[in-house]
Amino acid sequence: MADHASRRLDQEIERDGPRAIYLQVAERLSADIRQRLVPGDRLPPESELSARFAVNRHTLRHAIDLLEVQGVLERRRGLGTYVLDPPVSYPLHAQARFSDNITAAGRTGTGRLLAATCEPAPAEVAAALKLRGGNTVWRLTTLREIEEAPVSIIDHWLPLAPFPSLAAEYRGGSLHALLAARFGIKPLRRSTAVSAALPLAAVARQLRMSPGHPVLRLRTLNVDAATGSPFEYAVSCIRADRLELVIDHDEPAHA
Amino acid sequence: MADHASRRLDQEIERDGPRAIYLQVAERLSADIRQRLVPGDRLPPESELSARFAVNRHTLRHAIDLLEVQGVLERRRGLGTYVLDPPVSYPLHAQARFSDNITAAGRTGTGRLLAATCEPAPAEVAAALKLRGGNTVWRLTTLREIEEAPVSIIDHWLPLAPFPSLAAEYRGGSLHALLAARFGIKPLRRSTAVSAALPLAAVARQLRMSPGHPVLRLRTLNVDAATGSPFEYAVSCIRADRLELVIDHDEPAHA
DNA sequence: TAGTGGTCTAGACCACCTC
DNA sequence: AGGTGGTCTAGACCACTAC
Repeated sequence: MADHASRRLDQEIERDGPRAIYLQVAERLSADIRQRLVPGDRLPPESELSARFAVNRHTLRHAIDLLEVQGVLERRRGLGTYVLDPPVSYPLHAQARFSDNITAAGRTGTGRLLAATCEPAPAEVAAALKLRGGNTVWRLTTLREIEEAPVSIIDHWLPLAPFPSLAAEYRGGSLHALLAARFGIKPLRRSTAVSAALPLAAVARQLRMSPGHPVLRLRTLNVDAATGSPFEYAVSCIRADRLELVIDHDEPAHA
Repeated sequence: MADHASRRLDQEIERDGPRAIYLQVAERLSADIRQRLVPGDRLPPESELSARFAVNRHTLRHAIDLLEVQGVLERRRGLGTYVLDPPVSYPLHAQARFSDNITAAGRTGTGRLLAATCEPAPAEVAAALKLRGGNTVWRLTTLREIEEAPVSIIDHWLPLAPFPSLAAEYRGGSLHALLAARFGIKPLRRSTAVSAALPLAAVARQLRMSPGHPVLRLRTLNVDAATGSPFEYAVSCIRADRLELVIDHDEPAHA
């Protein structure tokens, strides 16, 4: 119920208080964004904001750093700082499929192939796929976007033998849909490990993230429902500010 | 296979290259830590490191910021900067229980009660627990540690009626074990939402994190296996640098 | 060219911990 | 008291985008 005058007082920054200035600025910015701005809006430039708060530009940048890591803002060099959409829910159950998830949320999702190569399987991949040492595997790198905004970049590792023509056939869209239609696979997510990680510089660039900001890192093992044998090991880097994972736990059959 | 001379060359920092100095410093520090240090070791002070790399202390700090967010290092004001343990795996299946998970990993885990109050249920809690409006619920705040290091802080929300004496009986340890022993509940994790978030200042302090660093935020709904009705809604803030979530997907019964 | 964010340096002072 | 990390300021220059 703050009137004009008292709200201004609330907004005063305490320079000798125990709370760091950049934290106070971050809170005020956060409140201002919630109250006055909508996703897509551009923030005033750093020079203007630092003048408005009467702090140094570095201090203001420190405050914006927090909101950027939090997924509230996105900086675009040369352009400005923009308010982001809230994260999209991403159900992570055994049959989860990216395209279906996004469509269900009423958004437009795309999957694009960035690279397809044959490489010797790294130890982690060989172990997960239960390969003998020295095996060569497919490595497909895909980029996924929601409404033009990149949300994840995924390395898919698949054994060569069952999918000899994979690179020739897959161009984009749902990889699992192709595997189902063309190779008769019934994909089933077996296990997922979630951690926070710093993306490689190249990955960060493709996700249009500032360097140094963490992503959710998912390591997923997919098996064929028919045979139970693993057919894909995937390492995903997900912008945690754009996607929220949702896990629905099914009670195991034996319980 | 780098000998002394060539390794030194590898380590040179390119001041006019396209890669930012702080990123190069972060990579060199990261490699040095992997090769020469073990968890618990202390890094040289910032003044010494900035001199060694011939960069400004602010630039060095920027590099350390990255490793801190990544969970490689932990800064302790007045003490120094220390190498952290790698994250502990935390299985997130329907029957997952913190204490069992940690014990299984060969670590010592503790749970401590920070606060127990009765509060009106926030909308999110009331909806999850399927309460009528205006209901008062238990709010238990617990802190969990592994080997003396705080890893998560959890707000547990429970309805009052089934657990009239809860606050009097629970002091620490496994909350779910108490609910099972004392109230006959068979806890079952129903759904979990995972997102990245910035912790409140108070939470960050209790987790001994630097302000501005993100945590994994889990919102969990637990039901009683016997009746299927929800008995607990929990909001966890987890140090993503200390715990890694692992999800084993059980095939649903109908598949 | 003008405006935006990104980086680096420099120096000062503070808060916290140990002794 | 001395050493550590934490914060703030100041000014400079660069990289990218749009026009």
